[in-house]
Amino acid sequence: MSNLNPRQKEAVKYIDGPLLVLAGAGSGKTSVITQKIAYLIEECGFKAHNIAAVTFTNKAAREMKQRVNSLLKGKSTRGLTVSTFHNLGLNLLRKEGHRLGMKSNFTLFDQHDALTIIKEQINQNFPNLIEETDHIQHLISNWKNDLKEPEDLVGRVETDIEQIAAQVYGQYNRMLTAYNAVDFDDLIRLPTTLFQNHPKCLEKWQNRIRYMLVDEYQDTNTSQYELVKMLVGFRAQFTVVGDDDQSIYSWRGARPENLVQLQDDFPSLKVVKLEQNYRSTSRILKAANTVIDNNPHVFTKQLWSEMGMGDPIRVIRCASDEAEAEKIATEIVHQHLQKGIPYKDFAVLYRGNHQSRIMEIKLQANQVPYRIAGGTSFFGKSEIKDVMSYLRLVINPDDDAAFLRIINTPRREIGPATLEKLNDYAAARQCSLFQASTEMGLRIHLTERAADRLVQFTRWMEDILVKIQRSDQPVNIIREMLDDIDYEMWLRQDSNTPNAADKRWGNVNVLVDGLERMLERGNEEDDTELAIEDAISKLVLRDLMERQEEEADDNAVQLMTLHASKGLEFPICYLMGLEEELLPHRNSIESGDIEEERRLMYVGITRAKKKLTLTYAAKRKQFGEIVDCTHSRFLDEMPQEDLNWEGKTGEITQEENNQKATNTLDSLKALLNS
DNA sequence: GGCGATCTTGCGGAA
DNA sequence: CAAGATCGCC
Repeated sequence: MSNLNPRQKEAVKYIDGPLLVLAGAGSGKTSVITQKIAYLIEECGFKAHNIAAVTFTNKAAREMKQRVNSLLKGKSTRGLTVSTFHNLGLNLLRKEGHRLGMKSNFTLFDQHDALTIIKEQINQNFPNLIEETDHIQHLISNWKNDLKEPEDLVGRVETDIEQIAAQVYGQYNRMLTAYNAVDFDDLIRLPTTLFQNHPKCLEKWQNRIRYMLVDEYQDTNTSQYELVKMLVGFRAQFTVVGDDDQSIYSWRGARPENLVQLQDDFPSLKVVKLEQNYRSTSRILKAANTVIDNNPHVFTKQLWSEMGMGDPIRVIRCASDEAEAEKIATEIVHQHLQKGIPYKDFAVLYRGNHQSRIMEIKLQANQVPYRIAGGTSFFGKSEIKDVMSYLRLVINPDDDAAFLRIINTPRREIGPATLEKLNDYAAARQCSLFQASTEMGLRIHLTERAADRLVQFTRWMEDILVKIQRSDQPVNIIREMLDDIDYEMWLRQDSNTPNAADKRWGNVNVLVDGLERMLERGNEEDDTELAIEDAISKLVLRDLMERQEEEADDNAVQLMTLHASKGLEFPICYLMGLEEELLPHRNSIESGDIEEERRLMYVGITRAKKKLTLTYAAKRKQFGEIVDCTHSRFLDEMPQEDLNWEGKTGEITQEENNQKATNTLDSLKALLNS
């Protein structure tokens, strides 16, 4: 603990009651949490299995686990729980879900699956509102996060659309139950319901978890806070760490007010502030402080550091989005070649996932290794979605979303007309599509050909199911299954080039190999064998793939969204696309909610240790059209004496001339096309 | 009734 | 620029 400052030590040593640590960016909060876990075990007589630390991302959980292990080298950390909220919820439901009448092999729907069944629901009952599907899904998610049940809402909501959404909500939950599935929000919501209805069960878990630590507390939503409150119980032995200036998840229900709420709920709450920053230069911190000063504050704090003044912050105007990516890529190459700075010291941060594409192209062109962290890119790939659906069907044949995705992939000549009839039949019989496919009564509604093809599929699938249960090498059966359907062949036919096909088949193998390794490793928390359904659920939670990335540990430039960058740090940081409508995002400008965007800017700035470069483009291609952009207001909010603007004076550069030429060409083409 | 080609629509962030 | 919707063809 010798490397901690007095405030940090205080936070580690205080175990007499509830503690809130207000930790500014880079103030060593992870050190505090990990040291505290070590302290609890070594000095306070806590058993590792009586401690639980909860974070929001798999990455944070993994890092925390690693650091605790190295602090306690030799000593056993067996049974120590370090996990994400969602993973914790998943484990709780697997173990205790039967008390809510859940089957233990339930599957986990991602938001796309959820959208599919909500859409179907709306299509049937409110076809004129099909445009509102996204909106309704969002409302339902928010209600779940607020622990509101459909019954609480009927007649108590304001607008017509909310009224309908409340109805859809009830039906949606019934459908999830029918499919033996839960969604992400349920992973938190259902454990709270469980504990409410089964106090004995709650008591058991309260006795198991004697001390609780929560990271990024400002990101908790109502259901997460409720779960924490239940688990800590009257003993209230816990530490939460948070920073209201880094609250960037209100759109998924996060309530930074939970920081204040804590004082009301636990009057004995002790508060410790960490304001010394160990990450960035003074200039970077000054910029961050100045920007965030434009937001109102409940808790005031002023970050400072002893890392020296550092270089001025550069602001670069680029002619276009392409020029911007090009500029960043070439700068990275030069710094790497001239100063020998390793690629992994660089990070490029952006507001939206779609911005990564252009950056990727430019990095590829310059042969710069890069890695896109987090994001949904891997799981968004169609081959991964397909295989995931096969996997889900294997553990739970009633998973209609998975069924629909792969019933005709690869081609089985089962099309929309057949599926519609199948769906009608299943709805009437109140059973899953898979179940319906096996029933004789279905045959009178279908042509013989179609019925046979469905039966052939279910027979085949049931065969796989049996084999999986019997085998002690389930992954081999999975490989056999993919072989049966000639999935590799299908990918080759479906891909444009052999090269792309290789890559896609490679992705599939990464997934399957990962699953295999995960099963071999078993459950790290309690050393029990990991069931295949757990492993597959954890795949949906992205846990496994990120682990895989971590193990690669290559020397690559880091690309990620600002959201994904929270909690990380990089010596040299580029923030790109600093334009009005992008950051702050258009939707936030329209809704007048600029403060969260400002916090996002704050998070971005405070990722940088030594050098910070901010770029924006004068013109940007959007929806295939080139639009003019103005630089972000947040750039004007920064301390101008610490900024170096490049290319702000609007002389037309060579690049812009080129851009103009292509513009004219584009409009000519457009004219010709019309 | 299913398939493949063509048109069209629409980018926020994540477990 | 990709996924989804639509359309004509087999």
